[in-house]
Amino acid sequence: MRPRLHRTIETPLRLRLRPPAPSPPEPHSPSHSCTLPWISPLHYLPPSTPTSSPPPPSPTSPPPKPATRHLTHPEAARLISTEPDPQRALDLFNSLSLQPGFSHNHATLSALLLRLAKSRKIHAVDSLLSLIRLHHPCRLYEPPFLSLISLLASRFSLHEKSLDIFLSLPALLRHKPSPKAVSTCLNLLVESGKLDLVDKLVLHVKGWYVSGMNACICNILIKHYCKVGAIEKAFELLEEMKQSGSEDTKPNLITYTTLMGALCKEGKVKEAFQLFEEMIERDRIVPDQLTYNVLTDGFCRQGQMDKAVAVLGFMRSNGCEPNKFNYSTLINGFGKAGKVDEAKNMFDEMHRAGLQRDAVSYTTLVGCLCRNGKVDEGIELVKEMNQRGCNADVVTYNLVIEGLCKEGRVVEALTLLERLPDEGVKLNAASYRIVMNCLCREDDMDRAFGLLKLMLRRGFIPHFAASNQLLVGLCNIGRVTDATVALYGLTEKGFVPETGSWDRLLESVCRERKMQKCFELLDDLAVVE
DNA sequence: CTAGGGTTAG
Repeated sequence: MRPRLHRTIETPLRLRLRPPAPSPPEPHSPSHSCTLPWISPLHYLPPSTPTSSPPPPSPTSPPPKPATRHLTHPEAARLISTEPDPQRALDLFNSLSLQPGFSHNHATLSALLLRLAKSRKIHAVDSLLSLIRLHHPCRLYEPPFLSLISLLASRFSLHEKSLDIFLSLPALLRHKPSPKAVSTCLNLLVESGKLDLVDKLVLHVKGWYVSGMNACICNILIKHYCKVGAIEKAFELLEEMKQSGSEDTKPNLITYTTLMGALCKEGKVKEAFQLFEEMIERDRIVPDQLTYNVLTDGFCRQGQMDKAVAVLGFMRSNGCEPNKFNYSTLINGFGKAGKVDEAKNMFDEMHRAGLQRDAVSYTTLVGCLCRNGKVDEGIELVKEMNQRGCNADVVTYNLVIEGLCKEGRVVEALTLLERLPDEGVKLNAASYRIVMNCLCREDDMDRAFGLLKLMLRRGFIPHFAASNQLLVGLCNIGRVTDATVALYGLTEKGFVPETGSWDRLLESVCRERKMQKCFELLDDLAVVE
């Protein structure tokens, strides 16, 4: 009855299987030695998990039948890819093999691969690929594999197994992957910060493209080096690109913009500007709005607002009209510098320049107002943007909520949290955490506990530190029952308290002579550790 | 979802 602490266990993805299908059919045509053999679902069964009582396959029960006996390959492929259940897609694939004279080709194989990948049945995909390698002489094409890699990537991140699949491509395609395929894969790894896997891929890529990679691949690598703080390596690669004879390895605008951005983030605007000039004078590359924006942002970060504004004039005189990004960057810069009036001016100038002010530019100004003690003005602006059809979203409201908290208007912030979801605004964990952190900072445990209940009801949990603070804070004011309620609510969502919070909690419970409760807690502690 | 920019939280 009482809640228990437990850890979530990652269950491995695997194809869930129906009881075994009838045993492989008698080879109807032994001469078709090169067709893919019947894929028994058993291939995917982990060794130790046979279903306890599989209905004995009656010899008369046929495998699932396709709608017609003589499906063409495109029809079959369409059926496989539109089948909602991956297991049924596999069954269908298998039963197709039984059609007299039918052998799978690249279309049906690709369809099944993609169908399995869509359900993240990565091990099934892997097994199928091994089978293809072993038995299937037909040639496969790259585009399905590209989709495959993207499908296996969950939320833009790629794990090692998917990379291995990618690396096995040359064997299946009988040629090296296209630069586009490499870029897709590399970028997924770089974006998700899988450093070791990036290295692994790069090693292979160097073997594939001995003569040099194209600019796109290099640019992704440069981005990677910049991200991990190895700017020197990024510049080494720039040098290599400059020296390469091939036209499509030459550094381009993206190469320079990436490097300039990295320099600016390190506070080296001056060097970024030198690089900018070098790009124009040496390589005759014409900057665009984005390149200018990187520079503008660089100056803003250094608080050099005069120079940031100057960039705007400079680009205009070079025939490059500023866009909403350029203005938003400046508004943001003024906001960070505490120059509210200048930010407002920029916002108006943007309008005069004939540019639509979108939700982001509004939000930037809202943030500027809220961070500089003008929450009420910020709230007015939110009303205005909503009226103009640029609906304020979580980001906007989080800024308002943050502003309210900073001014000690937590109650209003709480009201927004309570009300906004009903008005169609999808709040996120940050929305609640901003307020929770504020309440913990102010040691307002009563409201913090109330907020916790709201959060848990809506499926959010506070930041780790705040959770611990809340538990200890409740103990400190003698609300031991609430503390245990909070603890159980939090642990149910996977939270494991700091040992310090445990100590404090146990101490309080013991002091209140609730020995039974105390034992229960100790029991849970034992489960965790 | 082949490469570069502006808003929030931790």
